[in-house]
Amino acid sequence: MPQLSLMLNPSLREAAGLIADAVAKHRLLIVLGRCSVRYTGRGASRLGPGDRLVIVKPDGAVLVHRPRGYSPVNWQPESSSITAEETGEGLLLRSVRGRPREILEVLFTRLDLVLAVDGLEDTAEFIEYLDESEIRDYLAEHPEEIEEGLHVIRKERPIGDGYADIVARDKEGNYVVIEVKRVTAGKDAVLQLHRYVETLRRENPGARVRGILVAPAIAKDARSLLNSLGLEYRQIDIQRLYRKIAAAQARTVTQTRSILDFFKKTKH
Amino acid sequence: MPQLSLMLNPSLREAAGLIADAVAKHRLLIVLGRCSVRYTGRGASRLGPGDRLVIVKPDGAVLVHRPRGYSPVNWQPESSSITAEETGEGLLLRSVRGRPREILEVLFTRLDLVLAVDGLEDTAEFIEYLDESEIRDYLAEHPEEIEEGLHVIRKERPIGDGYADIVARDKEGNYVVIEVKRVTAGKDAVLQLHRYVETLRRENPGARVRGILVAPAIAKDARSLLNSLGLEYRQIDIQRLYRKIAAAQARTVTQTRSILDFFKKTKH
DNA sequence: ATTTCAATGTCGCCT
DNA sequence: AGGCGACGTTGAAAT
Repeated sequence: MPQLSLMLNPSLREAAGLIADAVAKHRLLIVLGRCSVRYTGRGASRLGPGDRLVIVKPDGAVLVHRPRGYSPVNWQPESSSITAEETGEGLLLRSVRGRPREILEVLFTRLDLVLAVDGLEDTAEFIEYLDESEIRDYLAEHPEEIEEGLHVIRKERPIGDGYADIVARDKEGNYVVIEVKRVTAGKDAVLQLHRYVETLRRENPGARVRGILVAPAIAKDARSLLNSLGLEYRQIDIQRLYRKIAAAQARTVTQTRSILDFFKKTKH
Repeated sequence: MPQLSLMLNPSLREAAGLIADAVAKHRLLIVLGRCSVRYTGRGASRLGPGDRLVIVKPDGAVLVHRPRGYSPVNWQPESSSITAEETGEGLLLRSVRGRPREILEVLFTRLDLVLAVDGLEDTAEFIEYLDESEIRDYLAEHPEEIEEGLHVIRKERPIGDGYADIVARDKEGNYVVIEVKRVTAGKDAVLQLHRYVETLRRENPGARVRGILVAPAIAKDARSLLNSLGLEYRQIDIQRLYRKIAAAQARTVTQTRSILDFFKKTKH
């Protein structure tokens, strides 16, 4: 059970000790109050006074959240070293990151709530499904989903200084480079595929090398770029594919992360 | 001044009302407790029981933070619709996003702290410096930073299906395409520049077209790729450039966002 | 609404 | 530590 140290509407002076102690002892620190923020490092920013929620995690990550929006207005990643001290202008929380050198400063002028938490336990494994590697692996096992007669040579093949998702040969013996996307493909994906095709052509003079972009959709301009580069596009239905992947994994009983289990309609 | 409604170590039943009320009335809600998380939408994930910090913002953004790390383990962007209700298994916080259709569910089994906050005021403007457009604009005004004798024709020129940062002529009348990066340049940047150069060559048969990549650093493989494509690289010192930009803006008194002011050694 | 590109992107994997 | 590509990328600007 977590242990909480809580202060409501404390003065800056009253809370200074708790805040400094919390960051020094790597507790989770939550502060709600009025503050200004200043950041400098890879970029730089300033934010005038306002009511914000500031979180300092045990690993040194710092988040400054405004009342709206998904993303923090300012932040510091884990392993930044943090200090807190009272100054003439307010209570200054200062986070310094080594490499790259970055400094985040939060100056509090009013505190509504200060909370320090100890003894948090969170060891559960985070399980993600439906990422690109799952599609890629399934398509490598079932290349007929892309085209009849494909024979996979290998997947994640180093080509030049990148990796082609799948390299295969078609029924006529031509090389086929396959690039898989789980979201709408843009020009980036087309150029990536083009690069791999060109490299394979250089490595195999005389051989015909095809390039197939596999994605649920393709942007209009990306489509014309793809055409002009002589590449091909195969649309796939991600949802349909996932049902197949789930079924395939269900047959592999030893699978640790059973996707079928996830799709069960259990109430949590 | 914000108004706080706070409960410490409440039972699920005790807190259900406050939580449901807070999300319904678009208060800022902060919950610390033990929970499981389930997400499905573009992707899918599951997370078993653990102690976490859950934040629901007035605009419907939801964040689930584990004790470590900068990024939330699960989240929902603003404008998701949120409900909370007690079930047989625990207190279920449910957030639904419309397009794309995504559902985030947090099932609490123990509550350490529940806090609802009203009346937050945060109207300050967030001011950012040092983004790429500032460098590009400055270099377009001061091309001598790249090379003596450059004459800028235009910036952000549409080329093919992208935009060249700067197009200029050198003192010998050759076209020069300039690609600016504020971080280490990779292969992408090299290929992007190469495509613009190629396009300009096609548009101007017979003309010599140079390509210069301007960045604080370049990746090793990107460098050899650049060389093999006959392109050029100019290193720039971002920090030094920013001091110049600041000085230039200082002379423009009407500038709203004075970067010089930011660099002043004021204590916040 | 779609597409494109930058981002203090972050994160994980691999060399 | 550097390079590379995916990400539930997010976010903003332009079309």
